[in-house]
Amino acid sequence: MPDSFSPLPTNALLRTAYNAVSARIFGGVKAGRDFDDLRPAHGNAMEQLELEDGLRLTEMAARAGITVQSMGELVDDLEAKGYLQRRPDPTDRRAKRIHLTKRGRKNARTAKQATAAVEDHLAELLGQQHYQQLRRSLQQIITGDARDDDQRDTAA
Amino acid sequence: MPDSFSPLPTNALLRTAYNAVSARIFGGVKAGRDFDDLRPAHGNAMEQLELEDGLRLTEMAARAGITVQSMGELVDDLEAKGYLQRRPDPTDRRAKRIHLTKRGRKNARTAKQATAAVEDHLAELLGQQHYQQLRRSLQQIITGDARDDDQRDTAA
DNA sequence: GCCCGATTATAAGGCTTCCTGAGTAACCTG
DNA sequence: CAGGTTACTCAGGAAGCCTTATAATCGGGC
Repeated sequence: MPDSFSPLPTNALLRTAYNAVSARIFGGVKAGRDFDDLRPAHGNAMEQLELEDGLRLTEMAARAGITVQSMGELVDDLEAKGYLQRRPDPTDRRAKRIHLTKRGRKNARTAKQATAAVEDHLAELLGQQHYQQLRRSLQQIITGDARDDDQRDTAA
Repeated sequence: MPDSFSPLPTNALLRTAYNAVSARIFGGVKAGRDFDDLRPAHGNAMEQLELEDGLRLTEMAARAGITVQSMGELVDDLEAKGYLQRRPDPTDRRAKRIHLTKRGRKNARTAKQATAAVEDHLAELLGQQHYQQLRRSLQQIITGDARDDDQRDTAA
């Protein structure tokens, strides 16, 4: 591992950190062997429904930032595996609402716990203050905004 | 974009931030239209050679954290496009050393500049202090280590 | 000097995750 | 009801990685 080498671009740090954190969460979910048939991408779909059950495909895709078709595949798969179920939307016959099954809810709970555990781990690893700062900085990078909690006038 | 929704897990923040930063770097590299035929993954290979020319495939794969075969594909592609060149290793007839061509060196310079520009951008966006802290935190997450710059004797 | 396991690279094929393009049914507005 | 929009599905493909298998070479032990 060439660490001494040259400072890795922040880019690379972000990716590696993401991989590390993801692997930890994913590992946590699969630890019980109950959800061996899930792959990381499925989380994209499950995450949505953890927060709000009965979403539509379009909505889920939009939230996850992937195409409707891609989300459709994930949902196909998860439906086949018994994690969720498509049900017709009573108010719009074009649409289907996607609901967690019993197994899906169980998984959602597990995932939520795993995620929470990792957040705790991070907070402990970095310390509360740095943990919160990390989250703020990431958000700033994402929005591209100088979000000015306290500093505003550094830009030329 | 459901941002108001519920605090996104740090996980998701890392991924999105990574995508944002990558896109920015990648966009910078392609801005001149000179390197239209490169895709993000190619960076995995080019990055290595920017730092050290004449590496072996095995070495590059190990550094990038991907398999030799995957790296082989990238190198195939980059060689076909004239960015680099395989040359026999004089000291080991099994091995080949991978060298940047003129075009490759030009691209490497551009990439380096683009990366540096993005680092500057981040430092400005976040402020020097938060930028540095972000990098430290990410490194800590990667190593999984409580790297304690200031506190050292917590371990039993 | 020769054999055998380890190393270097390549070939062939597969899987995952995402995409674009095209189609059908249902909705909504005028 | 006509015409455009929206929700989903089907078909096909590309990127990026993987595993397995093969061939050449290396290097240490006998």
